[in-house]
Amino acid sequence: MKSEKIQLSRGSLSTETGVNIETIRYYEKIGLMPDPARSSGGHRIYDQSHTKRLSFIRRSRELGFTLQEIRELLELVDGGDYTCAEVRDRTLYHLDDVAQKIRDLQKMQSTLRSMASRCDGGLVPDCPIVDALYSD
Amino acid sequence: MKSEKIQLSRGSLSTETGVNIETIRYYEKIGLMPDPARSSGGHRIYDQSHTKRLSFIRRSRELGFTLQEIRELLELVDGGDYTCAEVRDRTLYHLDDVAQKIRDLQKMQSTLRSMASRCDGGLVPDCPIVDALYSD
DNA sequence: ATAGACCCTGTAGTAGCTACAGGTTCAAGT
DNA sequence: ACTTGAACCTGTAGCTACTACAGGGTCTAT
Repeated sequence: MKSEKIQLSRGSLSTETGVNIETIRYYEKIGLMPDPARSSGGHRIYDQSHTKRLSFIRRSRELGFTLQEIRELLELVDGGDYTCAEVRDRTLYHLDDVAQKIRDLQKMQSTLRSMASRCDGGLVPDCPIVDALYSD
Repeated sequence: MKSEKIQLSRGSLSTETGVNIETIRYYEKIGLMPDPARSSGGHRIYDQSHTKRLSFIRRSRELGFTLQEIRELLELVDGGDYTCAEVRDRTLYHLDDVAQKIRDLQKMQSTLRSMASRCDGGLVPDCPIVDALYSD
């Protein structure tokens, strides 16, 4: 029996990941996605590993990471020859960033929740959302 | 005694908020920040309300919200004449988005944590971070 | 009053996509 | 095998969200 590898066109990869079809080509061009296999006629052929990687990039972008930051995270995967200490430093740095993002989103969440619940009373609430992410 | 209103130049506002000085002008141009008061010589004069609003915009951008989404959140503040039901709908919509962002960041966090802890053992870990934000 | 830091405007450049044009390949149906 | 239309190819131009620069005016501390 032969192994059944899933093969995807660029269009299918776009549909599966929700990433615009042209953006896939862009990520390839800037080296964020690897050069894929090609059919005899030159069409790109993707597999499950591309789906995972591209989904990660997409969601990371939606979480406010820059392409440079995503590149750094992916380098931890791609096995650049870092020492353990380097991997650890990079990882801890990104952990701080992630933790701060979570805290800020939780602040925003609690503000939005209180707006929604006050609105249940039938009154348009006096909205303090700009205070959510502000503290000195 | 006179009321001591804090007055800020564009440069000071930039320093206080961490937003690039030119970006402030850009946000004013596209209507995300209000037209500020001006000195007799034409210099912009900001106060604490601008600091708060701009900090909110900055942090929201870092959390992956588009300017359009931020505009919508700010409209909840700026008292567009929405009905309570409209405010509620918009608020709940944004709450869903925020909750999903928090979930994804927590997944990323736990992946990064496990990488860091495995690294404590002195080995460069086999890094599964792309799996963090991937599930089907 | 003056020097230098800071601000003004308009405009051009960058990052990160997104769309389009003009042509080729693929695959489903005959 | 042949057709035909959807999907793919490349290069390039346009868009969002900034960021930098040039040439000039304003502010403030001496």
